[in-house]
Amino acid sequence: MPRGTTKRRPVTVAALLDAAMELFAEQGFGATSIPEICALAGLTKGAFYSNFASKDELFLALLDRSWSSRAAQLRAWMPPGEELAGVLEGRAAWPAAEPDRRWALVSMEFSLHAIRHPEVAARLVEHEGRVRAGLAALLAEALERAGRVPVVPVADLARMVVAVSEGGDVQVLTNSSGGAAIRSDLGQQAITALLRQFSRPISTED
Amino acid sequence: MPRGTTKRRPVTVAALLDAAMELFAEQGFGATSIPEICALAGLTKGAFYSNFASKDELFLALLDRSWSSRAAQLRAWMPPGEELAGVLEGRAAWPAAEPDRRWALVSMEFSLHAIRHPEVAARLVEHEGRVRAGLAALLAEALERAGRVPVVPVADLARMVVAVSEGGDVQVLTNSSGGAAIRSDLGQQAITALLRQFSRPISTED
DNA sequence: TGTACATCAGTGAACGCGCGTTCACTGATGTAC
DNA sequence: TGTACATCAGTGAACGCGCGTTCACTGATGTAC
Repeated sequence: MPRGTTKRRPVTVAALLDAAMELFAEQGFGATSIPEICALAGLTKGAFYSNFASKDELFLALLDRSWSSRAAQLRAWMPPGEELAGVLEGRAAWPAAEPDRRWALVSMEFSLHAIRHPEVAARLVEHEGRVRAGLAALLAEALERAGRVPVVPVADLARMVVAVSEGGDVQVLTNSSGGAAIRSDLGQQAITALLRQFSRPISTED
Repeated sequence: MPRGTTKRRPVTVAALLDAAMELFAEQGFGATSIPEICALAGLTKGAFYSNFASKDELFLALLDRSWSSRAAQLRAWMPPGEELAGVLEGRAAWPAAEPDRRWALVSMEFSLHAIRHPEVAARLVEHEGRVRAGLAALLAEALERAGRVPVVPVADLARMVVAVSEGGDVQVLTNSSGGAAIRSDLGQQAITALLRQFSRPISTED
């Protein structure tokens, strides 16, 4: 009873996900048709239905794949401990990071999708929870190495940082799209201010 | 040569805009078809084409209408001067404000649209500029009445406040959609922290 | 105010097209010996 | 390693449907006198 999975399948799936990523980013989830995805992937519509039951399912698969690589990005985005100390004391700036246009678009698109579809939202909430937990740990560790201690739960701090970060990305992307120059370090200044405001030097009473 | 505009037209337009607002919020711009809008408005497709050249044009008209009423909302959202002083000194909390789900959805939808279509983005950038200018004025005035003076341009402060606010709304909406309870005052705490961090009491050297 | 007429705004039928979905099929992949 | 066979993954034609758009039309709105 041979049940061997062929090696074509993962190649096909990857091609479909790549194409979908591109199209969802450039024209949106709702405005993208299944035939378009297949055409860009160089496959027929049958290949799509052989792998996914619907466009929604493809969307979820795409996010699962993308989410896997987010933890690494997050870690890269945080300045190392000593550097963070300098940032918090105003001696240095948060290292700049251009928002990843394509990911930002797809991710906003999925937030909207989740707000509209509660059954899907649960998955997003769970994922965001994990991301925030990771960020919270990084923040806690970074603050400690900077010789500070948080005065609110780091989970709350993580929420605020994510909010600033995402809200800031939207501004950067709309503005650069609209032709205006924008000081992209504002988000970093805001994050620095939040970390400073919601932590205190550990030395004073420890 | 009678060129009288009939009174039916504005009624029809309003019905179409109302229907579009509803549908764009609930299913997204790209996923909403023109016939759907017309059906919800109780009109035929011809009525649509008699008033708009395309779905994009309708979208712009819808935003123009919605934007008109945003200034008032903004003013209502800012606490009056004396109250703000209390907030900044930690004696009171920023008055709570539930995000307007429908507006938040349509507005995110339009940000995405603008990021993808630079020619449309210019209009959004201009509008956001006006909103931020208004907010900056409110912040300047409020800080002054709270006996404080900003240490960065109020325009930058306004940008940060908008970023926190919008990023926070996304979290509140996705989380409430996903069933999780969320402390919706986090955004307000963050804003308070930013205002405190980026201003100082006026008394010390003035 | 009332009637006759001109213009306008929305109707509804029509069109061609691309959508989502199904399915009999074929060539590629993997297994047995 | 080589051949025979079974299964699987993607093909491509087919379908009915709703889309976007056009247009001759009619009844509602507004004007002239």
